[in-house]
Amino acid sequence: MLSYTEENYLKAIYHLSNAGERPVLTNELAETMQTKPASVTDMVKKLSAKQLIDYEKYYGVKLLKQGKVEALQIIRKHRLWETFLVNKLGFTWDEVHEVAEQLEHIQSGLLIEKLDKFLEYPTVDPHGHPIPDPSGKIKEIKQVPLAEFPPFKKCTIRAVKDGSPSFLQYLSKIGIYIDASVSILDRVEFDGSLEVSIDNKKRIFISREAAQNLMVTAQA
Amino acid sequence: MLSYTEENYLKAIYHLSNAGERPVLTNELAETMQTKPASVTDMVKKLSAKQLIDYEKYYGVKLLKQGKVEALQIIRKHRLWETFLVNKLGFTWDEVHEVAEQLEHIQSGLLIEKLDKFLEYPTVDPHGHPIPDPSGKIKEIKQVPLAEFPPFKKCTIRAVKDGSPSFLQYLSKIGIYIDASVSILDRVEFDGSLEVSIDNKKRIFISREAAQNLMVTAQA
DNA sequence: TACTTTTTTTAGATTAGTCTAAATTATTAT
DNA sequence: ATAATAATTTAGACTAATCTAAAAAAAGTA
Repeated sequence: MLSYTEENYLKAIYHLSNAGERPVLTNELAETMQTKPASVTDMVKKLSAKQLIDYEKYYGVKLLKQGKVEALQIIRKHRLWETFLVNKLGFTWDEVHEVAEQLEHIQSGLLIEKLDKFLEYPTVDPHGHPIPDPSGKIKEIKQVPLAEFPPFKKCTIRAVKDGSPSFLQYLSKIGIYIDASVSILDRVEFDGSLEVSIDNKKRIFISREAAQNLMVTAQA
Repeated sequence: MLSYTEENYLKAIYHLSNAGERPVLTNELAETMQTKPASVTDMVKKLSAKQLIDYEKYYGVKLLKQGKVEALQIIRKHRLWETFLVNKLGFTWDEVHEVAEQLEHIQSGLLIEKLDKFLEYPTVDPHGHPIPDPSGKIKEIKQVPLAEFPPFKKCTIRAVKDGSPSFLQYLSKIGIYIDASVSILDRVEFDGSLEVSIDNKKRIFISREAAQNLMVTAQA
């Protein structure tokens, strides 16, 4: 069984590698793990010895099959718990991350099975991120940043990419939420900010950075 | 903030001391913590330095005010989670202990507040044990072991005292549950076993040990 | 290419929680 | 009251995860 820390490393490697596509460097891992590069080196050696990752000195690490499976289990648990916190306990979407970071490490297959059922088998979490199924399969829906969506066409907000609490609070304040219907009314040349309409009801301006962090799909 | 292990020690001390009444010896603590007496000595020194317990060499430990507060918070969380697992997720009462042992250590005041509300402020857990309120107050209802209850008078099953999974499974199998109405029909001289009627529907024999572990209150 | 800078690794130390073995204190029984 | 036994503590060591400082390798630049 994996330790709390080992689980967190695997999860971080999964995210940083973009689901296992590219190698992850010692320094970036140190950054996201809030630790020192020397500590990372020690840990990746351990995970490598456990056949969970492929580690080559000075090059970086990559998830091996089993490491990816473990990472996806943790992500599954994290996202199911976030869904529970919002849908059942009435947390807001900016409050759930820290608590889910703890809950994701609870060891009980039965618990996750029953939680999944209780939530009626959700496929996305409150931030629009897909929830891996029990076998670790993830249903990726192709989405594009709002910033790159054509103007005047209606789209649906599907997810936030890297949603920090303050960004999420800001979105709530301006009335943007998952499944909101949005269209771009104007694009400001100077800074790339956008004027958008939300649900055909209100018009607001959002920055280019914000629009890069909002993932959308076209409407039928 | 307390570590996982420190929390478990405080909880164990609380239970072994019978809510703080009597001192707890190193060996009993070692037994329930599944560890060695030498390790206990180290830990109680640490908890003593943190002013959570009063430790006197060769004599034992007692909870101090703050230690008791901490212990009751953990017990509150444990029992709320057990209630959640049974009432919302459909666990059986014999399946919840291990999982709740993990969940009780999640650090989030907001979570427990919201969980309590979601469960509609329960006062007892699935084993009939009282749930401390947010301030740590516990509402003790005076109960007596079924083994000591007078015959032919109706009583209500209120709690199991130290309910191991196998005992709980046994109770379910013979149809005994919290709030069941029971009366003693016969007491066997030889071994102290009892013939009892459950809900006026069925009659069964239970051992003296079992009857000692079932806490009841008289019916109006 | 050779020098400088950055990144990464190694070596050795630290902390929390645990252990074993030996020493000490308390309890029990004669 | 004293010897035997049981309980407890101390001393020293181990593991996991971390750290700092120094060494080594890779990358960038003149």
